Amino acid sequence: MAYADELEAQKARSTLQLLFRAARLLNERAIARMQKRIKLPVRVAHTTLLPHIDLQGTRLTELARRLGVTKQAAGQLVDELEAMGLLERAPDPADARAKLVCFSARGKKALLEGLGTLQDMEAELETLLGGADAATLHRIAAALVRDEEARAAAG
Amino acid sequence: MAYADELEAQKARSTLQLLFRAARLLNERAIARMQKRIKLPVRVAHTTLLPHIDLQGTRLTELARRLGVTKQAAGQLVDELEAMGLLERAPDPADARAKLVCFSARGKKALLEGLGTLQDMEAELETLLGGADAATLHRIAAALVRDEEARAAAG
DNA sequence: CCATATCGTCAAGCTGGCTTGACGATTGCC
DNA sequence: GGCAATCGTCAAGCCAGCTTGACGATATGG
Repeated sequence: MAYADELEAQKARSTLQLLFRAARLLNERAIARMQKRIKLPVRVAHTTLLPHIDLQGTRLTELARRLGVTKQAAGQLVDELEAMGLLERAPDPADARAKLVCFSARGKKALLEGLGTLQDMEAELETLLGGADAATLHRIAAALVRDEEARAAAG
Repeated sequence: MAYADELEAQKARSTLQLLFRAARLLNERAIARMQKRIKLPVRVAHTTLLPHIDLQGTRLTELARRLGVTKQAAGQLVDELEAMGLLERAPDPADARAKLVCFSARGKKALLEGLGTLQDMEAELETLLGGADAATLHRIAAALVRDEEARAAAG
């Protein structure tokens, strides 16, 4: 059974699989903690959307473009977050067709809380890994994101 | 606008967000490359299932337990992979009620191809990061997975 | 001033990935 | 031998997260 040995050997040593698994587990825990802290049914899709909203407000179409989905899909996410009171739609002074999606006061507060949760987890991360490894991880993750985005841009 | 500064500052420095983003981008690229290479519509759910299948075969109920889903859900994934010719159901000699889910010859080949893709990407990773960082990343990812699994086990 | 493009929304529908419920076949225990 | 428990399957349905299509309102360039 030549397959078996090779398979087992490869399973064990994949950095990528470990990385994927680690990220997934951490992400799930982060979401769970944020929900507990801000007491709102925030889902993964929402946390994907939020970082793309500029503090001065962002148009729905632009959000959709950044997320790589249709404007209807983005609109649905915004609807939900608006219903929770975290986002607001304001008329765009530069274009009466458009609206600016921006954070409500409560939304900003919740965002800070959420980021606080992330900070807590990062503090734990540093405790677990040690300062040197934590710094290295930050540097590596940034490098990977840069590389992937460069590939995406290059097509 | 006290919020704005704090928000911007925190956005930039989150290791976790970078890690999540890097993992997601890498994962998407890995899936795309595998599909291209083995020319089958393998999805994320499938790649989650496959590592849990022992080479000598695994019962459906056991697979479901390992995945943390119902046996029906696991059965559906197995159905799809069986339809692609990657898996087979064999009667379990130890229990006439049960069947052993195992890889077909083609499935083993495809699995090796898929793992080969991962290996290619890891080689690129090493080129990008350098040997020292790549090794550190592997070590860190393994530590994170261990930690998360320990937390999950502890409840 | 009109044609055309863009902004956001309404409506309907699809797909993946699950679930609950029920069932026949087979097992192992008393 | 009888009976509860377990194995896998069939059926139906739910929900998130999208999509396509159509539409009124507004903007813009010729």
